Amino acid sequence: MDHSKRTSDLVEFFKVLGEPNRLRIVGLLAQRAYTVEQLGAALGVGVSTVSHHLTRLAGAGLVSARSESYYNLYSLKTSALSDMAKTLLAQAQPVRPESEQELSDYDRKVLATFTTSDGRIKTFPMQERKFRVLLRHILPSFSHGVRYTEKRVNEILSKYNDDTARLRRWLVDFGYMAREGGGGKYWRVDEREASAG
Amino acid sequence: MDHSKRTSDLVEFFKVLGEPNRLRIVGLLAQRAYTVEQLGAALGVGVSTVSHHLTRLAGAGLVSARSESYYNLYSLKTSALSDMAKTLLAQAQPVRPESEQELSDYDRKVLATFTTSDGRIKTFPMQERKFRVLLRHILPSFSHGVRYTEKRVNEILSKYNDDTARLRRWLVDFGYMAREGGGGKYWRVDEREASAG
DNA sequence: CGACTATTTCTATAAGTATCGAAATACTTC
DNA sequence: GAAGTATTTCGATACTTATAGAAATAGTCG
Repeated sequence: MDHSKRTSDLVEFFKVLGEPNRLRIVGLLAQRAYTVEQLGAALGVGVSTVSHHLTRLAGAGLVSARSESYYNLYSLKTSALSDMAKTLLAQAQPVRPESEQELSDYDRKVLATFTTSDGRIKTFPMQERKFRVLLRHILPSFSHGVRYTEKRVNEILSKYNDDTARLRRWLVDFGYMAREGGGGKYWRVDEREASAG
Repeated sequence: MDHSKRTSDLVEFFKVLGEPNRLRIVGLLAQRAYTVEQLGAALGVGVSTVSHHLTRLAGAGLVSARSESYYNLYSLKTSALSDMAKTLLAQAQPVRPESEQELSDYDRKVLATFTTSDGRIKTFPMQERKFRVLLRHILPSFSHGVRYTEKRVNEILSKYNDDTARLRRWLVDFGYMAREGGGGKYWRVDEREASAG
């Protein structure tokens, strides 16, 4: 079973459920199968409207129909709902900052040595190359084009190590962040400039 | 934490996510915080449009904002997504037929004695009163106003007991279902008529 | 306080769609 | 095959809303 979906499918799924009568239909079909006329009576709308809604629900894979004598009996495909729940839960776990995915073996090894499992920095390596790995590990917590107050910078850095003052100065010294003379504002420096520093 | 929601809140939640650019915003904010201008550049739309979308996302409890120097930094409230996932999973389990909720202590005791935990009928009681409890236990599987073929009736009854032929005749004899003379079609009888039978 | 910046609010427009009633279709029954 | 039933499709209308641009607001910096 594949829980991944194209973005357009996701949009369609939400759009289909984002209409009061369709959501009521889903609620009714969760209990038992209904005919089009029964649904119309329950909702207080015409059968053509119900038919329209059922078409959209079926298009999103939320309902299925079977024929029974005169009638078409519609029922809920509960698997569609549970699949979507799993997709939502996956989204709910924020992507681990850019790192992780594209890290070299070397970087991964350095991080394993000098950080805890939750990403905090245990000790600072002496070698500059390893040191920069740690600084780049921190960097994704800052957005490009945003001017941070010193207070806010410290708040963010405190997630990684208690010595926020030294971390802050190092980020500037190694060219990853810049500091404004007067106002005490900081911002993230463009990648190329930083690696040149 | 309360995972229940009013229906109108649910509709709003889905409606908010059922728009391509808003869903893209959620995807971006799942990775890090963004300013309004950054989002506008990423999506290729004007800032006023982004602001509008963020207002709706915030209204559904999906994003929060904090002020930083010039900027408002928006971030995703992942708890909203996981709460919704739980709500969806709850819906995915079909409600146990009308029973359960409104059963008398007597009915519950009878069902406990003569049915298995998954609702199948183990043996048939001799007393008519208890017997009717079992038949009413089956009844919610049939919709009002629908004419079922005998084949379909047997399919449904087979969920409760292998002796579908006897079950089917009993339902008719006790006045819960009616049978058409010629075509062999069955339908559920109105409650009041049935209890009079 | 005055200059400047990001964001929000306002206004108007265009696109999408929920709804109904009528006509067309599909299927059952006799 | 003809009559009857449920459902779908079609056509028209009303309502919602995504969008951009301009004006108003809120905040920062010097």
